[in-house]
Amino acid sequence: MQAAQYRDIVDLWIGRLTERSELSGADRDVLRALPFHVVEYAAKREVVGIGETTTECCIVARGLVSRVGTVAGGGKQITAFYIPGDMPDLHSLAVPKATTGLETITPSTVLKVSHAVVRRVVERSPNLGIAFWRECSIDALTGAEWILNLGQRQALARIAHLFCEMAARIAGPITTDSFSFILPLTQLHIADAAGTSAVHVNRTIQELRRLGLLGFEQFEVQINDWPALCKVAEFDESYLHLARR
Amino acid sequence: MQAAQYRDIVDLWIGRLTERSELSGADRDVLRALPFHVVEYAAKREVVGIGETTTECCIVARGLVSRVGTVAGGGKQITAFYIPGDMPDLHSLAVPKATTGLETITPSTVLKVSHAVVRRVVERSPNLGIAFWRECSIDALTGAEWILNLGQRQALARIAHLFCEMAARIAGPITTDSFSFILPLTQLHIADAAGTSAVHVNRTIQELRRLGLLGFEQFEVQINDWPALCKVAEFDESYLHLARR
DNA sequence: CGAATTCTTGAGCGCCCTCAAACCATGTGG
DNA sequence: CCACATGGTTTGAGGGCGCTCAAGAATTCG
Repeated sequence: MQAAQYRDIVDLWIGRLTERSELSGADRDVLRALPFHVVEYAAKREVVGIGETTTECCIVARGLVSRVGTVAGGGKQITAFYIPGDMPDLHSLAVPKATTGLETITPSTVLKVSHAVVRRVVERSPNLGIAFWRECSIDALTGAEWILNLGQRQALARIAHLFCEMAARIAGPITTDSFSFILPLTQLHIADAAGTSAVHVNRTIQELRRLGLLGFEQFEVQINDWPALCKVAEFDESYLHLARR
Repeated sequence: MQAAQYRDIVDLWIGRLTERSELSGADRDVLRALPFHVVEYAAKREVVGIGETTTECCIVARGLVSRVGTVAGGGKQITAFYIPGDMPDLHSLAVPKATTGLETITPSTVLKVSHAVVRRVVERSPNLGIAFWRECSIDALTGAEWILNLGQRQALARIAHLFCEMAARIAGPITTDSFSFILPLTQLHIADAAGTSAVHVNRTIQELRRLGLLGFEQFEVQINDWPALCKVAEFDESYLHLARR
């Protein structure tokens, strides 16, 4: 299935790949012709459960998706966020058995492409193979930065860093000191990502506001002083490999 | 260069790949014929620095190597350990600009294979391409488990989890409740990996000993009660995808 | 409009940090 | 072979960051 209404999201996805990888016209045509099917999810739904063996890769078309792990006692850890154009489980092609879960945060639309199809694409175009591998690797490098964030920074810098990452990914190349963007996370989501309690997230965000760095209300992040925020967070976007030329 | 003295380590490496990926005889021959050069490092040496652009992939032949990140103020975070047979920066093929560093812990030998060569291999054998991609993905999934470990578990379980991971990777399939293995880490290394202070690592290891779970002296880990240790650590090795058949 | 989340604030406490010093093992050079 | 330096381990003491528990306010959703 290849509904015309999803052409835009496929183009968004291809555009995202193109930012990081040199794709030929033929490569792009192959991607545009890729068969997929569409699944709509409500908020807080499981897209891939831990332990599942998958046969398809996901492309986020709309909404916000998180990678999650759980711990005895009900603790939950978010290990990554995925926005439209991202492929959250591209690695499942090589490792079909999921050891991390995938959950929607907001109502989301996901395009699913079968592993068999992607595998065939990779066999025919090594260049696309490397492009996919690159996306996977950047996901892993982002994970390494999260480890650093959790292991070395305390709450203020840690949560600031989270906001910085999402700002850089969602709001694109940042050229002004103040700007705003929509981030549909609750403070509980931020707590699950930062490895802190929701209560402390609340107090920390108040502290960030008091410092004149940012505000966060109604799912809107208002960055007031980007350079100062980056300094507090020790944020350096190079690990995201956004590579806008 | 392809010194005969390194045939064993190349075979170890190929064996490791074979545990997780189905390789044909031809695939194995290609890998065995791969040109590489050898670099010897003393302990605590930088193998790849943050910000460097690399042209080669590493294979650990001997020793123990860590992936590291640093933070303003001198803090260091270890985000992964690599043992002989591992490829710590396979991802550098797709993302040559390093955003994480690579450092030896003990004196180590590293085989280096040029990106160009690996790329040619991948272009000729999509199956090997997927095998490499798989190794990369498992590295990323291990990273996700580390995020969970740092975000959700407190020191006792966190450090126990670290020991469990290294036990499963170094000591192979575990069939008895008690066993021992060599792990050439100082308590400071463990602190840098666990995101805690070295002082607290010391007290935590004492607590693990008091609980009868393990001992750690002269770089030898003595596991006394593997099932109980796994329970405390909430360790489930499936994320390592060791897949011994 | 009622129910369910989410946000906010307060209070008390505990895990883990920092600082500091002693102890121990290893290796090096005189 | 000892003196010394170096790096790692251990212990103590005090303090702070962030936790848990709890309850009320605000907001969203069915």
